[in-house]
Amino acid sequence: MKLTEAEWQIMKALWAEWPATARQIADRLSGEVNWAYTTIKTMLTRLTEKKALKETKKGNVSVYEPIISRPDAQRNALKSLVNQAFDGAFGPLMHFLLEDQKLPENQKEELLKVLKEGEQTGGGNGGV
Amino acid sequence: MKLTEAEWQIMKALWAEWPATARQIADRLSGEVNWAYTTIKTMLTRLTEKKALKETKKGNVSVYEPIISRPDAQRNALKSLVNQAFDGAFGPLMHFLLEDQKLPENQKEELLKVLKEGEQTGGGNGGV
DNA sequence: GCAATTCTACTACATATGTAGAAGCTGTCA
DNA sequence: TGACAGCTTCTACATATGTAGTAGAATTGC
Repeated sequence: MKLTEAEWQIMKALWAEWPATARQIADRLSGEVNWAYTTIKTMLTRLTEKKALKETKKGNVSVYEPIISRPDAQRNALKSLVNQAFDGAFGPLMHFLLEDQKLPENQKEELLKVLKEGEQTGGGNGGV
Repeated sequence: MKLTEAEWQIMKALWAEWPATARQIADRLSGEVNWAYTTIKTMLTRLTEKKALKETKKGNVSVYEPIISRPDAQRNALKSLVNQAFDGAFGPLMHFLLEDQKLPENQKEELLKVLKEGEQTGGGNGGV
């Protein structure tokens, strides 16, 4: 499952709160994009075909809910990026992030915290 | 500058060693993809139009060299991902990587090392 | 009961992307 | 001095993506 840029917008609006109608989604997006209502409907239809979300009729109105969760979508996107640009290795990506992106101090600290937590919990919820 | 999946393949082959001819690039890619030579030529032409690489004639043969560096391309790709999927914040991405992707211990250690180095050098080479 | 509103379903169209064939130019080896 | 091989440029075509109009069904406000 590969979401396009426009599809991410839609999905984010849906993840924010669901189930939601096309109208609700359009309203949520109205501050960010300038799409016609039918454009949004088209995207919703395509996302339904792609099994990224589920459409249910309430009377004659469709309500939508995500099938893939946001973390799953993030995982997929990240995995694609890592494979494509970083030869599949997380290490170099991290390196890159840390060396190159010049994290603000507070984020470094947060990161250290997370790293230490990780040592105890061994956390995570696994696969895609 | 946004590279597509196929374009990444081409660019990676070029970054590996350049300048290079279409033939050389095709040879390098022959183990990974199964594209016709003309497909590769097409991609090279498009990448030239996109200013991702530069084409120079040596006699009647074109040699190519990258205009954008691999780290720049990585930066761009990462930035896009972060904006799209992680609301522009590196912190959550890190969190996600660390908590969710279950890094092997050795990578965590490496990461810690990088973090500590960063504290002294304040390293990095700045933005795109 | 009818007009205005709101949905949905269908259709459309431009640009991007993946993929490659055809035709023509040129160098080279017999 | 050709015939072949390799290279280039053009053209083509399917599918994906972004974006939206139109027509007809349903809903609602009087």
